[in-house]
Amino acid sequence: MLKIATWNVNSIKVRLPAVLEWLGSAAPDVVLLQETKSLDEAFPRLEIEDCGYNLLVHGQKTYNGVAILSKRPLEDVFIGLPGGEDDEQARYVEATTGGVRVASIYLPNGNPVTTEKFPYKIAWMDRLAARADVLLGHEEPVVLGGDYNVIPADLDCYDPKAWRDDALCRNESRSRFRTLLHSGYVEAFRTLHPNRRSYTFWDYQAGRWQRGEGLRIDHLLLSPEAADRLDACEIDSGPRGGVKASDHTPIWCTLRE
DNA sequence: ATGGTAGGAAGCCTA
Repeated sequence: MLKIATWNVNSIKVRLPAVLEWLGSAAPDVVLLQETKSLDEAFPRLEIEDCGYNLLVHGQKTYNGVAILSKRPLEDVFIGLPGGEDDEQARYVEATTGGVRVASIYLPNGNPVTTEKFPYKIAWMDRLAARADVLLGHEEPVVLGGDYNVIPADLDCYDPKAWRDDALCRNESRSRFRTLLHSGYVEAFRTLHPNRRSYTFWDYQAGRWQRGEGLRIDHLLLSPEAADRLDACEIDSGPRGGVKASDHTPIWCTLRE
């Protein structure tokens, strides 16, 4: 079995103790990280390598930043999402490991929707769909995991009415998320748990974690060849309740070998 | 309740 997880850690520097603890207890084979907020030369490589992981990092100063951790070798590295030649934001990295093509995705938030941030998000989603189509053409197992900053349906939100016009809920965002599904990708969690209300993110503000008021915005999208092998998919809310917690918690799936 | 909290940067921006 191959266990693949994704986790928006909101600063790898601050979150390193929590990440190391979770690597030890959950023992994932592959981990996709987002919002590492670290220059590559400042990334705490040695501590993670000491846990038995190979490492691929793509970061920048202050914002964004993605990484892939794997117990297997990382091959055919691909950095950055095509189609944005002047795009400086570190939000996409891709590699092959354990026979699976994996991508760590930090999709733009897009708020406020009245600013240039929203069209940037939508254009980024169109670029992602184009790349996802290319990967489908290879007819290999692909897992596109990360913080999609999209609430796919009202079931995935504690208060859909309050969030209706937010960039995470807007139809422009949801329809493009569905485009990925229509093209052939399978969303692992909702496929295995059609009616379950679970979240991957709880805002630091207003006591959302304590109130159980969250959003499901971190997703694992599987190509048909990966979906054939899908065994399980669960959200591990444990890390969200820990000390110095990220506002996101890990979600993982297992693929049969 | 148009605030609230967290992180990184540097004296605000992003989420």
